[in-house]
Amino acid sequence: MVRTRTFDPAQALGTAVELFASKGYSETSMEDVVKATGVSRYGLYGTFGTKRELFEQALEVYAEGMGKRSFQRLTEPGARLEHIRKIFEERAWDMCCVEESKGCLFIHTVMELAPQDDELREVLKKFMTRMTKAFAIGLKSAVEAGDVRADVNVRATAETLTSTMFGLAVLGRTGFSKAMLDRIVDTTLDPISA
Amino acid sequence: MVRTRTFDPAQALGTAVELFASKGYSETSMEDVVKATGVSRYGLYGTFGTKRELFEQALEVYAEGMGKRSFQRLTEPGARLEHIRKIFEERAWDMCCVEESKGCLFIHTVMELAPQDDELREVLKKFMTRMTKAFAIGLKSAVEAGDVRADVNVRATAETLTSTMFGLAVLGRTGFSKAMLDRIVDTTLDPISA
DNA sequence: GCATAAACAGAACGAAAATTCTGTTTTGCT
DNA sequence: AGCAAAACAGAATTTTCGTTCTGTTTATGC
Repeated sequence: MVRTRTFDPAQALGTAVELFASKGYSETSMEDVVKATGVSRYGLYGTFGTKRELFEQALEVYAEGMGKRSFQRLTEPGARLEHIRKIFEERAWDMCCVEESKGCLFIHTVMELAPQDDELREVLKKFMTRMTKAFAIGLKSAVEAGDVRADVNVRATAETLTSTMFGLAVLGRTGFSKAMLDRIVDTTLDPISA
Repeated sequence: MVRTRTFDPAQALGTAVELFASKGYSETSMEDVVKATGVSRYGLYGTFGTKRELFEQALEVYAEGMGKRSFQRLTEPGARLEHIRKIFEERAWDMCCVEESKGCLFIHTVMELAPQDDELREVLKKFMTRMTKAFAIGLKSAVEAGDVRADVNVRATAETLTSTMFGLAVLGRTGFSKAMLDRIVDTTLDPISA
């Protein structure tokens, strides 16, 4: 190696994640990525491959970050209803109040690419299943802690919570108020709380 | 007028609606529309204007059709919980089992175009608000009929139902089973039923 | 039946964007 | 210091797609 890279791949990928999450695959051009990251086409293609490959890596990072930030706590011992609620409060915030972003990369991907792309659809399915599993584990803990009614159908409720994550994202991007999203969160969680 | 049109504009527009609902704006090319409708570029541009204008008309037709097919009954006297449930059952079916479609034009539009396009976002907001209003009216009728618990927060519940409509669409397009979507519908409606 | 204006089919044009290429710059190693 | 390989910036290429243009066909009114 002779000349050293002048950018941090992880940081550039992070910027790409933001772009894709905000605008989706098609609406984000490589030119956009070049501008936003400050990395040259050469660096981008050399480091990440094609746009499609860059996107796949971005999706992975996005899912990873979401898992770490929001869902990890649910799978650890002693998870409570408040941890579930916190996920939705953050989600409502992200989808409503964060200017120049408020997008869900899962939804973008599923709408743009999933039908034509079996592999990508399976990846998304895996991520969403993981999300649902985390909700289920968290719900179980919360039942044991006495936060959540013991008679809830854990599996079906976890699936419903996953569905709500996407509903919030769509409504937030449409421009509905945080207050409305908060009401939805309450209406979703109230019936299951003990 | 000398030579007569050889296609039915309403029918062509209907086909365009299906295309856009399935693949969204960007992923649907005018070439696709030409092929699917059998109408020439000349006819398309002459009748509907630009792609963007065609899309706006398609969105209008889509919303109109959805209102007529699903939501009209809710706003008429004597609406019951079963009418609400029927909307979700049809939604689950549409988003799961209809090959070569299973897309929601609202979600496509909101993800692709809403952030950059204030006018379109307001149109979407109007449609979704109308949807929520229909749910609210239906819920009120159902409360009076004794189908729905009298202590539900009608407004917040209507908003939650709207959110669920989108959640189902996202999960259906990801490839999850009809059984799962049905469980979500049940989990959403059971707590409000009297 | 014929002239004509409108509809048609598809070629042509222009713009946007993904990808590659080219000439230049940089930096680790000798 | 100087060489070489890698990174860089941006021009060039290719493809795709929206839109327009052109020559052809067709149906209506006289």
